[in-house]
Amino acid sequence: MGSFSIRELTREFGVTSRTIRHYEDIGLLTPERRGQTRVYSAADRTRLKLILRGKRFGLSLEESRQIIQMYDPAAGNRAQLERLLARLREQRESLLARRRELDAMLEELEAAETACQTALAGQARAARSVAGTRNTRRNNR
Amino acid sequence: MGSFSIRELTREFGVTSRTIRHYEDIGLLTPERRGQTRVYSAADRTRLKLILRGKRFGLSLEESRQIIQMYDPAAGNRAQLERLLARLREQRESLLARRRELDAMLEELEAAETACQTALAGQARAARSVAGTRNTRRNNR
DNA sequence: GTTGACGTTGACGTCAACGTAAACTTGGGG
DNA sequence: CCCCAAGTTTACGTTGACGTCAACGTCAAC
Repeated sequence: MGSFSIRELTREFGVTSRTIRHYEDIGLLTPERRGQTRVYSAADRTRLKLILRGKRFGLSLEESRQIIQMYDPAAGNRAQLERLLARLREQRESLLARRRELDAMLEELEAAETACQTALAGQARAARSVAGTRNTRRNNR
Repeated sequence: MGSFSIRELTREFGVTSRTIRHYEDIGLLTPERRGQTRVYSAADRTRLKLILRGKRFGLSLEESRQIIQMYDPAAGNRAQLERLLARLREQRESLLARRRELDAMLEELEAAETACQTALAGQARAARSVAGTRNTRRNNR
């Protein structure tokens, strides 16, 4: 219940076992072994989730490694904690920047969408007036 | 003023000329030529910006190609417009999903941040009470 | 007229992130 | 007891996204 086979994880996250083993090869996951078969803990599962989410945001595996280490830290000494805190704030800033960009994209998409709709409406009018090939030009941007 | 050299674009966006030419190789950019040197229009510049922004979100160049085509379409016929509209909405949905994920990451980061801060505060207390190596265990997650 | 800075075209190299194939082991069901 | 599905290791292959290098054109400046 707190542990998973490799196959379970592949099914849950839609990745191949090769991928998961690859993450182990480069030290992103370190499952236990029962005999020689891998046994993944809930923490491993969480790590995997973080990695894959990172990928969806264009993070490299190395970048994800950084983030994972931040969640891990086994609370070291004061200096370590403060470095960690600083990195957390950096990460938050960069995430916020991404969020702003994402919102910009969303606005552009919506603009394109309404432009598209008005174009359709224009075509409808054109069709009613049986005008020939009228070039509804609306080139902003 | 409405046109740019390759070097200008590299400087503006912090990419190499190789990168820009690569985008041309795979048909993402199609600058004019003055003689044999490339001349980029404002539209080319916008495309490049879209591509690079896409990358920051983990889009492949092929995925960016899709998006670019949506901004381009020279407003075809009705059917084309409606397909475009549908794709725009899909894109918007996927962007919204990403936004939700991003917000989730932000929340987790902030949680980690406060956890980190309380850990620091705990260390401060421990230091005052001159207690030895007390293992401030706070393992949630 | 040569020196830079900038441009070009191939062509090959590299690096991350896996895919794929082969050959082997292992635990439980018929 | 034997099979087989799911696991393993080892090792080479592939793909995307460029980097790097050589060899050369062009043009303004000194």
